[in-house]
Amino acid sequence: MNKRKMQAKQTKKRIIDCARELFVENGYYKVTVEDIIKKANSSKGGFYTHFKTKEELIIHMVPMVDEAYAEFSKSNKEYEDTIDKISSFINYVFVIMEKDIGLEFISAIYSSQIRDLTSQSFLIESDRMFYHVFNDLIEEGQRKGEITKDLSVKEIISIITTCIRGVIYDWCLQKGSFDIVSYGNNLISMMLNQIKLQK
Amino acid sequence: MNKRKMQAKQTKKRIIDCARELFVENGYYKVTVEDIIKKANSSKGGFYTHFKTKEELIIHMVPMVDEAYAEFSKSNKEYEDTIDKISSFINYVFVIMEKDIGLEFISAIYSSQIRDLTSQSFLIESDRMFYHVFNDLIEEGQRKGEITKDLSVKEIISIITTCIRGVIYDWCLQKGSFDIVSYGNNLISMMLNQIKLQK
DNA sequence: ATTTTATACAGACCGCGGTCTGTAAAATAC
DNA sequence: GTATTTTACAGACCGCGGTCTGTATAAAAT
Repeated sequence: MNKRKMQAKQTKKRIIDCARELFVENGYYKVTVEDIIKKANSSKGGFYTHFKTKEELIIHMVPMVDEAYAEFSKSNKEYEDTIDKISSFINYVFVIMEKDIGLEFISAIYSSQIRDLTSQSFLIESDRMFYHVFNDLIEEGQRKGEITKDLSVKEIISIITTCIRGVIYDWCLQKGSFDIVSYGNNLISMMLNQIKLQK
Repeated sequence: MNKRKMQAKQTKKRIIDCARELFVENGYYKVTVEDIIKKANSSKGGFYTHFKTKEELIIHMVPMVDEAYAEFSKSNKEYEDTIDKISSFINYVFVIMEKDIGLEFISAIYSSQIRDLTSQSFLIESDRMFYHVFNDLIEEGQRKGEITKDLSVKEIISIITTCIRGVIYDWCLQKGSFDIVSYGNNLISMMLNQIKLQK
């Protein structure tokens, strides 16, 4: 990596860091791109070489989530039963939403992801880790005869993610007025009942 | 109603009608407020006395949905079983989404509803008819012993609406690349299995 | 070493959503 | 009938997200 690219990388990092501080302090929509570049000693040109839109910045606000998922799934040995493992993982997802990301960021993310037909759907992409974790768990469950084989792994994953997104969307819609963790766990456990096999 | 208010009402209607035409023709985000007021022979001032934001216009694009719901629920006599009635109603909701409202409008609506913490949540309000229909059906189901009493009517309604919104949100996220009607029906029927009682 | 090309960035500029101020005419007060 | 208040609307204006053009300097080519 040469001098040019190193400096560019630093600038990008500086912008992200400054943006994070400002967002946390004032909220996403109150912070302007102007504010960010001023704080980061950059310019419009600089900003838009690194980011296509202001919204793209949000993605970089939550870079650790994937790692957190991976980490958690590795250490998710508390339960023997696969369904319990899945529940525990999903519980963790909701906890992250509430504690680490927070209502405002999630709202901004979920809103921007569907704004129009051209909006980049990083949510789908970023679900890769998500998918991996689920994929492994569900395959395991089917192998051990704890999860129905009437549905394919893919089908089960998409049903679960749809429900999770439904819970998160509702949480945003109601402005966080209910406990996402307990509500989410309840709803998901009902869904999981439908794919669970009795031993 | 006096002359003043009649004219105001006409202006508002003219704006809504022109907006609808332009939206259908070019898509919500390509149409500017300027375009709308020009076509409607109005002005910025006129527009913003009738609507708080451009997004508020979207609400008026789908004014018939509530009526359609009410209408449908009245004539929803095809099935004896309450669960079947509920399924049939929810199927109808998805059909309306796909056929009458369409992906782009729904995306814009769902996006705008959670943009920030101040955004007006007409989705919740407009669910009133929705709630009424469900309320009656679920009460009926519990009375007839077809639906569990382990959960309150309110709890059941919120679970179902969360799932419906999850399906719709996912449909927007995937840019309509799956059949919302059949996918939605499947997912909802799984959920309904959990509240159904065997006779 | 010199020329050519590429790129990170600066900053003027634009378009559009939304605000603010002014005004004509209708409604109301007297 | 005259004076006062209200309001639907007009249109100039503003702020912010995003684009476009220009430039200095590093990298590549010769």
